[in-house]
Amino acid sequence: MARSDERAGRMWRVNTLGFAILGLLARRPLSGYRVAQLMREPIGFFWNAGHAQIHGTLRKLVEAGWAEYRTEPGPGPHDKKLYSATAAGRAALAEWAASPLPTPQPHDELLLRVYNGWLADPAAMREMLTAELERREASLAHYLTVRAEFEADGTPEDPTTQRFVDYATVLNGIGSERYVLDWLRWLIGTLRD
Amino acid sequence: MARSDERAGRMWRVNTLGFAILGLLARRPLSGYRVAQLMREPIGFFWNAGHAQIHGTLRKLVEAGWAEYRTEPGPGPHDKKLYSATAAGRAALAEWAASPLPTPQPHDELLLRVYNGWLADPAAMREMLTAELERREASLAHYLTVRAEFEADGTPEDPTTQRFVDYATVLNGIGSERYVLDWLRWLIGTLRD
DNA sequence: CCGCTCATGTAAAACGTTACATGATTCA
DNA sequence: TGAATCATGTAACGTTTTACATGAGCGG
Repeated sequence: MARSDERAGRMWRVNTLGFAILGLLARRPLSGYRVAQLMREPIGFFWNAGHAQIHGTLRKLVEAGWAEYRTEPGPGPHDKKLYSATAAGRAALAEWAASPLPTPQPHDELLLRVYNGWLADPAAMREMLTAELERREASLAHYLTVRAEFEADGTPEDPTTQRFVDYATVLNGIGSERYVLDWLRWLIGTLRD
Repeated sequence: MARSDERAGRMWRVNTLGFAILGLLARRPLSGYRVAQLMREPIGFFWNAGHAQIHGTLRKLVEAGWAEYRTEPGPGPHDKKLYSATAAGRAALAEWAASPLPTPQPHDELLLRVYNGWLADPAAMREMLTAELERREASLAHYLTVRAEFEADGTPEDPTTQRFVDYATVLNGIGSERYVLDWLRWLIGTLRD
């Protein structure tokens, strides 16, 4: 699958961003602007895209028959478009979610900096790593708050609910920040003079 | 900085891939082919690129005066080129390594799958996650072997050596795989019927 | 002789970022 | 009245992937 409109001459092979957006539309109807906001805030930890890319991908999802929209008079020169996932879109998304993962192709600039850090001034390195430590401490604190809010209403247990998968991604965030923080503290410790 | 050849009309703003490659050349002279191999094997955990991209970036690094090469007769229709970093290239790399990190823009497909997993068949989801678990168990085992080899020769302690930064990236890999494995085991557990 | 490794390159297409462009409403 | 938020779009540029193209040397 991951293909749409078998009969048409030009087919768009739906990419990961397409599924990221479709995943938001499968939850509730959204304007392109709202999609861009959600790409920053709750989704931002594991995926992101700018509004220019989002508008284009929404258009392609509609062409593919996986999303549709209704127009509303909006502020500004253009009409507001409220997008939602079609039944075909939901089915494709469900199949994609459980399909085999491609081998990941990581791009982690922090590790690349450390790998070349033997050449750098240790004091400057310590400063950069301390800034990163603080950024991630704030990030962890945020995830812990969100987790507490979830658990106050009862720990989610049913993996076929939105609430559960949201909770699962927050737990991942906590684990991820915790291990990096430990590693950063150790690294900064080795840079003491 | 991160700019080169101030006088020329067109300047190439060196990108992260440029620094990734320069970091390899700063350690030892390499052919483009070898760079591509190293981008898979030791660097692959935190950065990667295909050979088409690498050859182009090497050319730009030379134009920028940050790398140079000497030609050797190679197999096949083209000469072999042995690239190395220039003094200017090393200086730029050292400065870049400790400069402030841009805010990361993550692209984690595993989390995106889980986020949409509430729509998917739990059994299919369990299968996908189990495959990922096995892939990462193998990866952890590999990092543990590498760490043992490092520590057999004495734990690296000087952060201005290549040996130390290599060791640091391996420790990061171990921590990273361990937390994901814990999280995956918990997640798969919630999908038992 | 077949396939693998070594070795470099080009071209086209797809993907992603940044800048430009417009304009109503709401809040200070 | 000025800034922020809501709202959509295009154009240019830069990055990344995929496919095409070539060919020597080595091991089975």
